[in-house]
Amino acid sequence: VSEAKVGYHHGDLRQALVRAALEMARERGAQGAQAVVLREATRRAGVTPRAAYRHFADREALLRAAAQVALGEMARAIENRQSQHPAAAAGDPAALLTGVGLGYIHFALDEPGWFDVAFFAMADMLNTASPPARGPAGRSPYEQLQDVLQALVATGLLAPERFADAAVTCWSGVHGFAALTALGPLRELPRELVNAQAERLVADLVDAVTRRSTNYRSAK
Amino acid sequence: VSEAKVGYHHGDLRQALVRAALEMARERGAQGAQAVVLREATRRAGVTPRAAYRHFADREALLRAAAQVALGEMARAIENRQSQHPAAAAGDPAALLTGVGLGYIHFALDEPGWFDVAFFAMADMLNTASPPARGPAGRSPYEQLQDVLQALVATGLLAPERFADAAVTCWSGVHGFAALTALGPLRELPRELVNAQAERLVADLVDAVTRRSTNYRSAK
DNA sequence: TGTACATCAGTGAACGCGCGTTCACTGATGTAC
DNA sequence: TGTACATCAGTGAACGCGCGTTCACTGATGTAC
Repeated sequence: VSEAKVGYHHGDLRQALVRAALEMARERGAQGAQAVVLREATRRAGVTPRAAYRHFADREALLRAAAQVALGEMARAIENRQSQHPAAAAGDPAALLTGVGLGYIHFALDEPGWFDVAFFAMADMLNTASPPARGPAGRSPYEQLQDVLQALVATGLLAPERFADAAVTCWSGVHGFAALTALGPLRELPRELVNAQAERLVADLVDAVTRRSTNYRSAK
Repeated sequence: VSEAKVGYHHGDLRQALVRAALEMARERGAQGAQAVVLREATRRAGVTPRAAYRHFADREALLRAAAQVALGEMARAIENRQSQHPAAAAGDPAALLTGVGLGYIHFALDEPGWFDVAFFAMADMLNTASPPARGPAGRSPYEQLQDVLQALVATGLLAPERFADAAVTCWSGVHGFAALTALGPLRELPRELVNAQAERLVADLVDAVTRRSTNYRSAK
């Protein structure tokens, strides 16, 4: 029960519905995207179910709108983490990559429902020339990853031909860890343990990406 | 519509329901565990909805039973892949680890619905002293991973104190890749490309686990 | 070998639920003259 | 400045659906004597 409309006209019902959807996803984190229920969103907005169809073609359209907002929040979380780490803030590419990974993971741990919902927007994030969901700095999470990998290439820590593989390895690693610990079989593990393992996992990934590349460069 | 009962008594309704649940998950792979519908399982078994409650407390109990079978199938897929690779069959630990990773990933790609369902049994697989879902060789997927990591320790390729980290890194990596490509935003990628990237990802993981350890051993 | 009877595995019908979606509509808003 | 009217955003009631789950029951099975 977030907000009720004032008069007959709501003002910005569309945004109110998206906000209600995110509320539901957050509250019922373990349920993930299933928690987003169109009728309940209208209830929370203080409006008739039918009213939602003035702004969204169907339930899926509402879910996708919420997913884009959630993905933008993830981008913001990544930026925050990067700016909090001195070396990353100073522009060190390895530290920036660590920030992307830990930002991704901790967003999932802090907001498992949003993480699951954001998953729906990741497909759009990829192929389009202009992904719709970005953070304050105007970059989507995938662009943030690409940016830091690009920086690693520029500083010679990553071989250019390893760029695509590095992106897959990093994304897979942090996504898998996030899925296992935030929503999956490891979700009951004590948070401290998970935090420590997250640090080591990301360190492993950074090492794998940079060191392998060094070998490549010295061997060829 | 798999099998109809013969007479009044079914014979083995419990197993028939589990089989029907797995059928549904397989057919509607993208829907994952949601595809498992109790009423429909009874319909497929040629039986009244009420009959299911003679064998399962509720829908979740049916789902969990199906999940254990699916997890056992994953263990079998991993064994198959290991036995097909000469070096792995010969007992080479690194090749065995590659087999675990690629077996995990390809099970997800081949049977996305079962993969999603099996996820529910992974929690049981972990903590219990005797996980209920195993493959023909009597090992659960997680035990298979532990076995090969143990072999790596035995041959000196993995430092003992890195055992737990290695397990997390490997599981996260393959699980994330599987989730992204089998059910997630990368699910539309051409299968050939995915296969090639899977090979490289798993190679990266094996390297990360073994090489890091070598450094540890030589540096300390 | 035959019958009585307890046990077990299913029947058949119904329940309440909440969902997504559609109907023809009405109240509020703002623009044209 | 005031009124007519088109436009837009919502109403209110209803639909069909399929779900999980529960009721008191009945048909088949197998064991005891």
